[in-house]
Amino acid sequence: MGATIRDVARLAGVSASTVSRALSLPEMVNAATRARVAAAVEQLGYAPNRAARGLITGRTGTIGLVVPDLANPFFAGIAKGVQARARRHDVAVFVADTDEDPTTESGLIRALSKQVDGVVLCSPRGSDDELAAIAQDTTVVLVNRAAAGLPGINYDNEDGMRQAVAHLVALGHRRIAWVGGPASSWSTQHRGVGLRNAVQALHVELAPVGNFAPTYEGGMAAADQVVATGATAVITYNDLVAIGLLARLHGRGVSVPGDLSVVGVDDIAMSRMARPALTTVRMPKQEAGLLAVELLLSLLDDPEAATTTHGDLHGELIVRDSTGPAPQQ
Amino acid sequence: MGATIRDVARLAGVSASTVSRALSLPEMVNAATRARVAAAVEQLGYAPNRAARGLITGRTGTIGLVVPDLANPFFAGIAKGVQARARRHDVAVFVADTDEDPTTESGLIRALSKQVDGVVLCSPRGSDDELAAIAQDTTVVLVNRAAAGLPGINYDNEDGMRQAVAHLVALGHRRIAWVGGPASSWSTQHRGVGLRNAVQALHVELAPVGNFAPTYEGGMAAADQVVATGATAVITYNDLVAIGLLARLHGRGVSVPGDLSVVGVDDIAMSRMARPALTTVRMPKQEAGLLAVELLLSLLDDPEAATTTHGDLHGELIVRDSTGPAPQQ
DNA sequence: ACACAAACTGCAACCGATTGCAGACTGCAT
DNA sequence: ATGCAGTCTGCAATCGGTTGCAGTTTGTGT
Repeated sequence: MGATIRDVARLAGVSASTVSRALSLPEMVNAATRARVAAAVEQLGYAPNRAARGLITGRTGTIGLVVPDLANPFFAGIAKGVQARARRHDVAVFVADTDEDPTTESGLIRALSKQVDGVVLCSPRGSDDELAAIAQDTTVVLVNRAAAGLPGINYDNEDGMRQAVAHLVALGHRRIAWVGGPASSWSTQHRGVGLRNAVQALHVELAPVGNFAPTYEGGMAAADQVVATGATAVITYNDLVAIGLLARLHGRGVSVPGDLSVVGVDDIAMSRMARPALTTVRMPKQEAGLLAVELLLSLLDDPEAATTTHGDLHGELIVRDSTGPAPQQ
Repeated sequence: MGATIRDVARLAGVSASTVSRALSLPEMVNAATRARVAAAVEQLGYAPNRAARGLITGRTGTIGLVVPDLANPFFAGIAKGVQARARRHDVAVFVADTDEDPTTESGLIRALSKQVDGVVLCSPRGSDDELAAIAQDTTVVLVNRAAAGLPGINYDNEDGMRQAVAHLVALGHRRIAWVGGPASSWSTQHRGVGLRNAVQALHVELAPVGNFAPTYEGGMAAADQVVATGATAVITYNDLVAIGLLARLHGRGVSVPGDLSVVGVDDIAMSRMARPALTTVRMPKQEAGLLAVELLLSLLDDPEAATTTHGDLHGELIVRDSTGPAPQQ
């Protein structure tokens, strides 16, 4: 298809080596020659073939990104962040969507890891052992998942939950329901821990209603159980669940926030469009992607000297219309 | 990082050529040899480096996907479809997000086109000429955009609009407002044409209110103008706009569908969660991605013999709660 | 005019694969 | 034993780049 370095060399009347140097080590070649090369490059619309370069240098200028579901706005946000930062570093991104399937996941990661310099793994479902095995083969950065010793970017789930609880307590709530996500999920566990710590510190009650799918339907399914707890406020695993909950509560004639306050986690675009607009703990998604890329590239540059192997991101409570004063008993 | 074909060859006690053949043309090598090679491959966890293969065969087994915004659920859906089908064909996918910026777009496409076999361009903003130029360099499949002679997958926008109008007319509406998307957008233009044809055929009135950003904010901005038209129903460029409209109408005390019926286009996940749940013309997103990959791969296989160069996707009206009988005057 | 260093540029090998061609080996008929 | 076909396997060239090393210019001092 495109022109090769030899085409450029011929047109500029120099050798391929000179073209290569003119492009990557400009100060090493005579200004006049450099100009001729530049003209030839321009005229042919030449761009080096990264794959070929990768064979020599061992760096392809390509990273991989593995996400459970691109259609999930949370992951889409992270993907966008990864994208943006990678582009700035002139690095291309392979994206793979595992469809939330752990089997697909490990296969995809293996296949991907052969053709990229490193991989960003978003909320991987695989076991710690599997992840460790992958990290043997290639450089890995985890996002939203901590696993023994592997570098990663994580959200401070405990603190986010603390903020949510503090907000509700300030509004007078004394009994707070908790709708968990998938039991196996790393962040469900951490959010649960954060909640227990927070309610204990603030001397209020926690009423967990179990584990639900991290979806709109999951929220719909949880609604009745939440009402049954008698809690005046509820915190859900994520915004999708909260929005499903809102819908079912509306159907049941439960007023939000009049009868029940609702807090989600993530702050996806949909949340401010919900009715009532959802109070939620915003988890910075693009930032996670940006940081993951920075971390990965620095590890790639010099695995030893990397100043840090972990990033920590803080959630921020966004107060909207789904929370209000606890109803008078 | 990973083992090379020579490592495998050494371990199996054969030459690199034999390993290569054992993997790609198994019947050509002796069963016993093949078994030794297979064992060595297994032991080393070897996977061929696609980039190197690409240099020889001219096929890297990689395609590119360019979308305006990954965080937009419409494009995320298409990306998922592309993903899924590509994986089935054992093809990797580079994804690039242009952030809706035409300048970024052309640069990205150029860079991408050097390292992939072909590119899927989603709703590209570039001019027909720019697209034609790109198609010179690499194999291109357009999605949601027709440009002179280039292969593509498109939605039948005219028919979708016809369905929407027919539904509203059946409900007794006689004056329908139309909130357009970006003026430069190909699909805005086609939807406009479809609408004009439909209202003419059904003898009702169309009240266009201009062009708006294809976002929640765009819908908020359009609301007052829609009300001012005196129409009893409105069709919006897409669901995001419709949902923004819904929010502002709610704020204005306009009842939907009591006072005004609202129809969107796309059917993103958010639409069934809106209040009221949004009636919309569902545009199959994953299918578009699937078809685009099939088309691209067939063009790559044999540019001449490709049985078809275009795919057509039909929208389907999903009736929910945002449309109802026209109010009695 | 001559020697010598500095600044460029080209040659050739290499990265990890694939593939046409030719050589090696096997088995079988003569 | 010899010839011959058929099956496997290895050699070597190739893809598009990069880079160590050596050769060619050029300019400067004497």
